[in-house]
Amino acid sequence: MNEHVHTTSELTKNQALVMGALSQSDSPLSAYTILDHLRDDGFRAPLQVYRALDKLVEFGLVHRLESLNAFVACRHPGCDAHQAIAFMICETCGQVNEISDTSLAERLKQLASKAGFALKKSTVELRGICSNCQAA
Amino acid sequence: MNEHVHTTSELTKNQALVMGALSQSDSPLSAYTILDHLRDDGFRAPLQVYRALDKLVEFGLVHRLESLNAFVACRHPGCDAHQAIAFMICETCGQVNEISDTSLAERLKQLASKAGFALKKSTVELRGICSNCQAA
DNA sequence: GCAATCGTGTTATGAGATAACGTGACAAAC
DNA sequence: GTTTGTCACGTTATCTCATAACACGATTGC
Repeated sequence: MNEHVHTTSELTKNQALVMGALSQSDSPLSAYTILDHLRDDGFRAPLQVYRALDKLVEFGLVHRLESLNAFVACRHPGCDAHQAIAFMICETCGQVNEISDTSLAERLKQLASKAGFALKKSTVELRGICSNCQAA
Repeated sequence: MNEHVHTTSELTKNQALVMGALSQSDSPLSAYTILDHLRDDGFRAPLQVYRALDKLVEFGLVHRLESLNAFVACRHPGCDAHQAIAFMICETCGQVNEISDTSLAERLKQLASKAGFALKKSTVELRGICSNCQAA
């Protein structure tokens, strides 16, 4: 499997179905919600969803939101920079915004190295109200 | 209830018990693990733990780790600055380090305000291997 | 007294995630 | 061309995490 060339055509059937469900939604979905969406497509058990999700996350096509126990499709269509650093999650409308901020990433690396900590993965999730929902 | 003066003496019995269990542990505990620790003290149901945890988190005495679904006692004995910004979680030994970094906090605020996002709460959790475990 | 509030206890249930087992497809090795 | 390994898939059962719904008792303020 190549590094970065994960187009839809390379996905297995189940992975493509899960990816499709996530892509169509404009807010995060839980594994069980995805399962419900895919019952007509033959999905029967949570594990079918979780296995597909595991791969999609591994490919960088999907992100897991820890604070929601839910998943979103990566919003970088060009698919070049999958490394989303942070997420802004609106508690009103549920929409999620991906942020790729270099200085934030740098600061996290600094903090880790200062502590002699071998950083593997960072989770940054900001909760609040998006500008749209504040206006409304 | 005052702002910042949450000493052990102000806690209810259940809150104090849960706080004690967390304080004694040097790594995060799940609600159900806490429950098991407190069975001898009369705890019977998860809800007793969760209710105490809710309050302790509200008081700032306990932090919830989203990526672990677990809880840790705040490591600031003086209890003055409860606002832990970030956590470094060792995947080998399970220990958790609290970080209060001003520049990180500032950057998060900047990012939010730049997007017109009303920030309520930020979750920053770094996963990796702590210096101790790397040495071993 | 009486209402309001709050912590508490109990049972049942909902939601998230994985273990353990077996099957079939496919490609590399021999 | 059969054997071996790998990988996606399907199914059942089970485990962990979290909350809904209801009832009781103590405390406070009026």
